[in-house]
Amino acid sequence: MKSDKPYRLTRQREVILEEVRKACHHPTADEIYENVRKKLPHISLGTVYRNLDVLAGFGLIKKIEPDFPQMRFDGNTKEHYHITCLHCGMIEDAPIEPSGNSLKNLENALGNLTKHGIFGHKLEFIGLCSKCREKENGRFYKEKLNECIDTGGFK
Amino acid sequence: MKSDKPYRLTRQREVILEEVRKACHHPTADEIYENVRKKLPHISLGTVYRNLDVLAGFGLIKKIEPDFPQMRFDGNTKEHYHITCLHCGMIEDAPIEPSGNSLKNLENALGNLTKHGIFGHKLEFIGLCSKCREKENGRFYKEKLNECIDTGGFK
DNA sequence: CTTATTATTAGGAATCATTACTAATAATTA
DNA sequence: TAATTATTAGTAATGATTCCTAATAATAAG
Repeated sequence: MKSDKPYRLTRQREVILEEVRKACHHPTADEIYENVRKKLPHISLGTVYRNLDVLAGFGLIKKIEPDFPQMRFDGNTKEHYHITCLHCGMIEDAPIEPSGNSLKNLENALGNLTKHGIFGHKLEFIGLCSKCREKENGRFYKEKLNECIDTGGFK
Repeated sequence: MKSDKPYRLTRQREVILEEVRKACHHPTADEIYENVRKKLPHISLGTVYRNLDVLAGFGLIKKIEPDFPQMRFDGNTKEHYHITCLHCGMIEDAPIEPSGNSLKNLENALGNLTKHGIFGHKLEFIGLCSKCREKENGRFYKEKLNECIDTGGFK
């Protein structure tokens, strides 16, 4: 992002990175803001947003754009997939090895078939977390189902 | 969504559906609005949004939430994957058969491993379209790379 | 066909996440 | 220690989407 400009390690930047890394639930900018405020009460939300961008630009954290209108962030920069709860928006890591499947082959195939320069893929599993499952007992499930895209085959 | 309420076929609803189905480039709500206005000059943007929701609820179209802050819509409701251009946001269909891979097995595996009710997945290929590729010749490529999540292995 | 019912509309206001702006601050450099 | 300038706090602006309300029009009932 700004890999060529000088970079200063500020207390704010430090604490934000720490906070994203510590959180294991893929927090929103808002949640990060609230947590960081406990240590730096005068930090502004804009600073949080700006630094999340900067940190992502340096590859120290990752942005997640789930099927929800709010961005989330991930302190775990290793390759892994997510499971999104369609009801509450909660994101969990999928306990599956990315290297175990053949998606890289698909990438190569696509690179040859299209004129795109393909350099990655994003795989998101869609479902209901256990909590929402209990609450909803199937109603929401059916209603939301139709809206989803790219869900390669419902059960 | 509102599958139990009565449903009226209005001219607006009709034209919007037609327009989404006709478009093969996964248009935004805004683009759909502009196109529909050629036939119904007095339609309001709110009506477009509401009907896109309703139509998606009935499974007549699909919503796409790409790695961009603007929603897109798809008149093709058959299972298929997309390629997103990280620079201009354009979305194209991936010329790959969803049934040809083992992702459903992964879904089943995850359903057993977690307490989630998993009923689908979303697979998005990330890259640069040919146009943006020419313009950027690698610069943007490297800058944006770090921000991406779930890209199972860069080349 | 006419009237009654009510889902839907147009238009505009409100919301919500995110970004942009600016003077003041503080991390680095000289 | 002073000079430079990236970064900050605070706030205003933006942009996509949703909400609200009286008016309209699609269906149902008589």
